[in-house]
This record gives sequence, C-alpha cells and structure tokens, in this order.
Amino acid sequence: MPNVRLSDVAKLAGVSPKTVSNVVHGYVHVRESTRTKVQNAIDELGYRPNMRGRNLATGRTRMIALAFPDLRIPYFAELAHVIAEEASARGYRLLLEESGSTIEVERAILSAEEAGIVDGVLFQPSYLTSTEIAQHRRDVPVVLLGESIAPLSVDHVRIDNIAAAAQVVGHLAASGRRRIAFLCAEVPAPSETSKQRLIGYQQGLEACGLPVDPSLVVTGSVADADAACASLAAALDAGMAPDAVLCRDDLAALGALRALSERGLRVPADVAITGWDDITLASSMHPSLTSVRADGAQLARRALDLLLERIDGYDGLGRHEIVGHSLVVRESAPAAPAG
Amino acid sequence: MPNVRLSDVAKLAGVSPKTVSNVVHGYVHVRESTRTKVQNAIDELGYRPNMRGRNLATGRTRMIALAFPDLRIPYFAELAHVIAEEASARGYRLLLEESGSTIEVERAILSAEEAGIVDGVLFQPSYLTSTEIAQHRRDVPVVLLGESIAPLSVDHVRIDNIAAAAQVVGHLAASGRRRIAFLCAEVPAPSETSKQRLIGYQQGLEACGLPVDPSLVVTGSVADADAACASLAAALDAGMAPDAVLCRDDLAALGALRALSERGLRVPADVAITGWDDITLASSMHPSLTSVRADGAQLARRALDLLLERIDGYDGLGRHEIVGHSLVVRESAPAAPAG
DNA sequence: CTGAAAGCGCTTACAG
DNA sequence: CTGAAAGCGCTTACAG
Repeated sequence: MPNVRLSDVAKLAGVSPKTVSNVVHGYVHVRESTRTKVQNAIDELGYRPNMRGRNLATGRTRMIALAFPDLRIPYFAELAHVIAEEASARGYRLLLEESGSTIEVERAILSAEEAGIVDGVLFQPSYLTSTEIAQHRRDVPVVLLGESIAPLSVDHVRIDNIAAAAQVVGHLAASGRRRIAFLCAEVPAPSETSKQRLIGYQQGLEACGLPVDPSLVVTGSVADADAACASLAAALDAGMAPDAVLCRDDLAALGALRALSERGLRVPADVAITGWDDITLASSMHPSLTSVRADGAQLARRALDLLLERIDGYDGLGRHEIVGHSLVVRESAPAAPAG
Repeated sequence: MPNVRLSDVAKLAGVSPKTVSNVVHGYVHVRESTRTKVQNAIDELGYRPNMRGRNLATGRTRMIALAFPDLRIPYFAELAHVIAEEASARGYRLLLEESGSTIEVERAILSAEEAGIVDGVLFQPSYLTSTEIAQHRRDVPVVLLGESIAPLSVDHVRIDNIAAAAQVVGHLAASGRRRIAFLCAEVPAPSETSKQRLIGYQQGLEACGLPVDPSLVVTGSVADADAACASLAAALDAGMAPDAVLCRDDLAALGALRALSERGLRVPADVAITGWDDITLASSMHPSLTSVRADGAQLARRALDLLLERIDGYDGLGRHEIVGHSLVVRESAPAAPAG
C-alpha cells in the first residue's frame, strides 16, 4: 500500500488540500461538519503528515543541533538531556553533533556543507576562537554555550566561572583549609575554562587572605579521571601537601580521590576535594562530592529562548547571558571543619 | 541576500539543473570542462545544497533515531556515542529520543504521528511487549536493541546475558568466592534484563557446584546507585553476608561499593563486586570495577547493518543477532583469591 | 555526456 | 469558512 498523501484525504473527504491542512493543524475556523468529514477520511486512510513535504514548504525542520565535544563525558550527556527536554517542550527535536574536541570538526559544524537540516544550533566549542566564530556563515542561527570567549555578534549563555571558583575557595577556607590546590591546568596552555576557574581560584584565595602559591597549581591533562589522578599523584609524590583540592571538574575529582586514597590520605579528614558540574555520579560516589552545579534548567531555557528568537528573525547584537549556579556541599568537602 | 538555489547555479553556469546535480554528487560521467564551469558557479554564488529539497525528492533524510530510556544513564550515553560514530561513517546522522522508560513514550516512538523524519529507528524498549512491538506501523524500519523479547518479525541485536552472567559467577567462584549475591531484582517483577542475568547467575552457581540461595538475591529498585546502595544496605543489615556481589549494572555496583564500605567491609578483600556495562567510570573508580563489557563497536555495526538493509528494502523475517562480550577484570574482583 | 519536464508532499497568499 | 494554483528546492526517469 502506497503512502497516503494529504491530497488523498482531500479527495476522499471531498474538500481541498487547504482544508485538510487546516484540520491537521487544528486551525479553529473550520466548520464542525467539515472537520468531522476530514477527520474521518484521515482515520480511514491512516493518513500521517509527511514531514519532508512540510519541511520544504515551510522552510523549517523544527530540529536544532546540539554540538559539543563528546557524549561520553557525563556533563555533556546530562546537558543534552536537559536541553532535549526543554526543546521537546517547544516542539523541537535534538540532533547530536560530537566535535571530538577537534578544531576541524568544530569548523565543519559552523560551516556545514549542507543547509536546511536544522533550524539552529547550540554550540559549545573547545578550540574555535572568537574571531573564527564571528566569521561563520550567518544563515543558520547559533547560540554559544560554555566558557569560550564569544564574539559580540553571537549569543552566549554560561555561568560565572570566576565567581563560582572564588566561592569554592571561600567554602574551603571557611571550613579551615589553608593549602588549597588546583587540579589541574592543561599544558602547555590552560583551556579557557581552566583559565577562568584559575582566576576565580586566585581571587578566592586573595579574598580569604590566603597566600597564592603557584606550586599548588597542578598541571596536566584533563582528558579523563585517570589523567587527573596521575597528575595529582605526581605532584603529591613530589612533595605537594595540600589540605584541599579544587578540581576543575567532577571527573578530575574522581581521579583525585583515587590518588589521595592510594597514598593513605583520607577525604575529607586529611584533604577536602571539590568537583565541578555536579554530574549524577557526584552524589553517588563515596565520599559524595561537593561540586559546583550550573542551573541546567535555566541554562537550557535561556539558550533555547535566544536561539528561537534568532530563528524567528531577530538579527541584533549578541546577547551574553549568565545563568545561576550553586555549590552543592556534600561529604568530600563539608561545611564544618573536618576532624 | 536570498538563498542560492541549484537552479541559480545552473543559470550562471549555462547548464541544466540535472548537470549541476551531477556535479554536486560527484557523478563521474561529467565532462571536465563542464564540471569546472559548474564548480566555478557554485563557488561564486556560495551555493550549498538544501537538504529539505533533497529529502523530499529522494524520500530519505539520512537520519536515524536512537530511542532509549535516558541519556543521563552512562551506558546509554556511551551507546549513543558509538552508534553516532558508526552512523556518521555511513553518512547518517542521529536523532535522540528519550523514552524516560515510560510505556506511553515507547508507544509514541513506534507509532509516530508524523512520517518522514527519519529513515529508520534503533530502539531499546524497557516495557513494550513483544506483541505490541510486532504490531507497530511498518512504514519505518526498526531494529531492537537490548534484552527485551523481540517479535519474530523484527530485527534484534543483543549480547548473551545468560552466558555473561554465568561467566561472572564462574570468575568469582574461581577466585574463591562462595556466597555470591545478586544485586538486584526489581520488585514486584524483575525486568527482562534482570531476569536473564538471574538465569545466568543461577546457571553459573550450578555449574560451579555452589548452592542457589534465594536469600542472596537482593530485591529493590535499580533506578540509580543510591537505590541499589539502599537495597544492599538493608540486606546486609538484615544479616546477609556475601563474599561477592554480582551487580546488574555498574551504577548498582557503585551503590554496592558505598553500602559495603559504610559497613567496614573492604572491596575486594572481604567482598568482591562486579558491575555490568563497563562504563567509562568503571575503570576510574577506586577500586576499579570488574565489569561485563558488550562489544559496542560490533553492536553498533550490526545494528546499523540490519537497519540499513531494512531501509534498502529488505522485508524478510527478523534477524536476531548476538554480539560479543567480555569480562573486564579489575580491582573490585580480581582473578587471584583475595587475601 | 546533457537537457526538459514532471514530481516528491506539503503550505500559503490570494480570492471568493 | 473554503478552493485553485503556485511554489518550496531538489531528483529522476526519459530522451537524445
């Protein structure tokens, strides 16, 4: 049986395609008897609208792409979930694009060979510079996510990393910690994300009257927990003796936990640790992880707000928005001074 | 500047739309001088093919949907990654559909109101019965993933859960464990996944000559690590004293780890634990987790093979395939008897 | 190797 | 409240 088209329904119901379209879209100004007639024809034929035709006629697909480094990183998977949920509430579906954190793929994302697949893209770059982003083809609306520097012309939603990092240091200092390490700054140069968190780290130390000791900044790869573990292990074995470690993300904190316990250091008794992102795992670990949590729902809401405005034709300057965050205090760095 | 269409290119190059289409698709039988002429026009106008037109004309979108419970569950995020990679290698993009493990959404996935969004769907149901799946609209090809029972008419790719569970028991028994618990069977009825792993668990015990003790089967929710932790904690507090715990998935193992260490039980010295899925986290935990690993690349490859064959018109009986798995041995349940 | 023409299945001003 | 007609931007037999 060939696919049923709108015109088949129209023929059977004895009306024009336009009227069927009106019924399908729930248009109110349709005579009740007409609506029933059409609906019966739809049911009888088992008609379902074909989106390919709709997409071509409307010039829209009601799909947006979410482009970020890697779905296997829990933060991004959880981000995708909350954005998918919000998008779905607005009648949009999500297409995933993993960049693998390679600049080539990031470029490809912004200058797609093909047009018309999605109505807009939410993009969290790792390497693309502000300049390059500013020069991308403007025919598909883009909203940037994350810590990279955004050009003035492009919308951007993020949390205040500097304030959050300072807040973490404040929390650790308030609980009696004095030698707070940072894990870790990428070599040869820290990522934009690490840079901002380092600035906040330093601001926090200064605000608390603690010395800023470069030897407490661990350098190394942040690729995964194992890399962070190795970096911290090397620093500890070289004599670094922190009483707290501010980790740049939860995976690094997981690695830190292992490096510390392998050396007989108890968390939080000997060393407190904090993570960042508050992935689901953070609350299930043992000890559970104190972590910085972005307001994911707000992030998703604002990002989609901005993107849909662009899709609807807004073409002004980039809006740069900051959404809320909080420090979720758990066992790994409790509020009270640890014994 | 309005969007450039294929016909604009044709006009500028002084050829027909057909010839431009040939060049765009790299069709070989195009005279070199014609190709150059067309390519120049494409470059000059900045033409990019519009997929909405293409999709309507071809009746394809080169997108497939991946439908499963929840992106926040690491196993599914990692599955999505490997499938996206394999799909991309074949020129397909991935659309995500989270069912939230609700039967209503699962139904909606199989009987989409709209047609023509994707060319096929890879679907891992939680609740839909074989009967219901068999009755779904056949206009979009479907391949099932996971442990649910598949109807004869539908393709299905999975690993051999029974054999894998028996293998885990064998491994634990070989390392000297005698009281091997199972964490956990859902109440009031275990999921199909748990059922199969329980069968393998029992087979493994019998094969090793160990008694099958129902009191070692912990019941409870498997929603997340915390639920598993609570279930095991309750069982331990009620007097259960296992020397190993076979966890139905890695998150349950994470919960088990906490329940055990909160009670002063060391892993693996006092109690060995094994997980299932071998999510990235498994190797970073402390202790690292012995876990069952499905051959994800093979799974993705076969699932896509079957789906693309359906998309290409294959309409025969369902193929039910089993892909490989392995037991990745790590610290939580090492091979040698633990002291 | 290339062209003219029809068609994919919708939507949307424009009329009435 | 409803219809006739054109158009969205491609592809694809069919000719030549």
